[in-house]
Amino acid sequence: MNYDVKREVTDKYSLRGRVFHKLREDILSGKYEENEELKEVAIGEELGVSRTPVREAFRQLELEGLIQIIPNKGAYVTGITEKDVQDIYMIRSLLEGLCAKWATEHITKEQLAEMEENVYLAKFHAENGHLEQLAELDNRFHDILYEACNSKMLEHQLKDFHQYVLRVRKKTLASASRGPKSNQEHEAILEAIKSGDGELAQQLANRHMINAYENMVKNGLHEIYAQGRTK
Amino acid sequence: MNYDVKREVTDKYSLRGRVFHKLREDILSGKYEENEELKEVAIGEELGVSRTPVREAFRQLELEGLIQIIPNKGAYVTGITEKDVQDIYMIRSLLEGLCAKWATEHITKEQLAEMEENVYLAKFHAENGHLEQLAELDNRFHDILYEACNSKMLEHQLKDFHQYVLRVRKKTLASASRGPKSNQEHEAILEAIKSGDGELAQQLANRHMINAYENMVKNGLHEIYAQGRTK
DNA sequence: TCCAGTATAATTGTATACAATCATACAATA
DNA sequence: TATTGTATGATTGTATACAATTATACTGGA
Repeated sequence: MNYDVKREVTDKYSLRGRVFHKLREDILSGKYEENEELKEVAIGEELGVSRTPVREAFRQLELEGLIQIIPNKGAYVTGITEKDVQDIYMIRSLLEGLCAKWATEHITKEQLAEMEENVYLAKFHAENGHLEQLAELDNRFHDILYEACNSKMLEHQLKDFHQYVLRVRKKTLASASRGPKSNQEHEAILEAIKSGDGELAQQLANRHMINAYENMVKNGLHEIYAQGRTK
Repeated sequence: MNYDVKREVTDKYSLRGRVFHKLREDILSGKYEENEELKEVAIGEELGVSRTPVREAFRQLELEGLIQIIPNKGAYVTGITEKDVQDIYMIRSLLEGLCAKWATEHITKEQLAEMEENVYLAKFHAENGHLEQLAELDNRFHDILYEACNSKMLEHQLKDFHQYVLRVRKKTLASASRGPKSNQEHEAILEAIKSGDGELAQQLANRHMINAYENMVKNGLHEIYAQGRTK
């Protein structure tokens, strides 16, 4: 029996869960700036709850890496440095490769079908410059891949990393012209999986991540961070 | 300024910190069995604290993967399946490789010195069958490697995984005769790092993990889990 | 005997009160 | 002026009371 599903639902209806999800969204969306201090009472009042669920949500956010708690002092929004982003992409590159290889062996018909639809639809949005939808499909493509690898461990790791760089990625993908190129790479990975060539899928997924990172750098990752640091 | 150090210290003197460390130790040492339910009041009374710090410690342990919390129900010691262990070792294999490669570029003189001492001392304990000390040195060797890679992200990931399989590893390393072999592999990795050959270090560390896993399987990982499942 | 329903107990979820710690402002001293 | 000490306020840490939920035992009926 899988409690995760129930958990996810219940979380949204428990106060701690609501606080957790709200804060997470706010942090990822950039509502709170880096190193900003989150005060328990302030957050509590804003969401209409007491400090207890807020504190517990803080502990969760801390281990998710979104905030850092300093004892007797406060909770601060975690800053991701330029090097952190680079490291994450290098790590993700390896893990996405492994994920693609495993997915080749374990992907279901339904997952394959959704991937094909994903790539097909993305082609349309790419041609018409619908960046928003493109980003959405890109996220979904990788999520399918994570689920298809048949490893809770790897899936969990990759989802964590994926979320971790969401803040950065959100800013760059929309401003970049990488959409079409990225989708072509997705298609190639899909083809490799369909043909049952795990090694190729691994290499392609590997390269896909590195390309994504290099594109990000080219499009001004540095500037974003320089900007963030000035304040 | 690095707050981590202060944090670590303060944690031990705050109630939540004490609870957290104690529970973690107890879970890893096997005091609590898999799927055992941890009750807030019971833990609290045992440690002489109220439920509040216990609950917060629970949230931390949950995201560390040591327990699973089901809303309105309880906290349960996480079970690691045989496949989980296998997946973790495959993932670790890749990451330890990357870590060794990066360490080649960033390791300090002090870290190198400690590694040399580690390997030298381990040789002595291996010859005399001191399995306890050998396990300790093995842990330390990898910790140095993690620190030497100069990536907080990778270090954090590897330490998490390392701890995750500690429960399993503790049971197998002591009963296995892998100690000497493992130390030889450490020495080879160290030599590669010293000679500045990052690629080689990566391959060796990679292989080192796979060997560790294969040895574990050979020495009855299956039996341990079969045993664990019967109850 | 078996099952459904209900009452009771046990457990987790949340709010609040109080204690401990930390930050700040200000005054006293050199 | 600079610095140290102290008082005050703000913030986090913990304990406890109460609410909500879940598990268990028991009863009544078929």
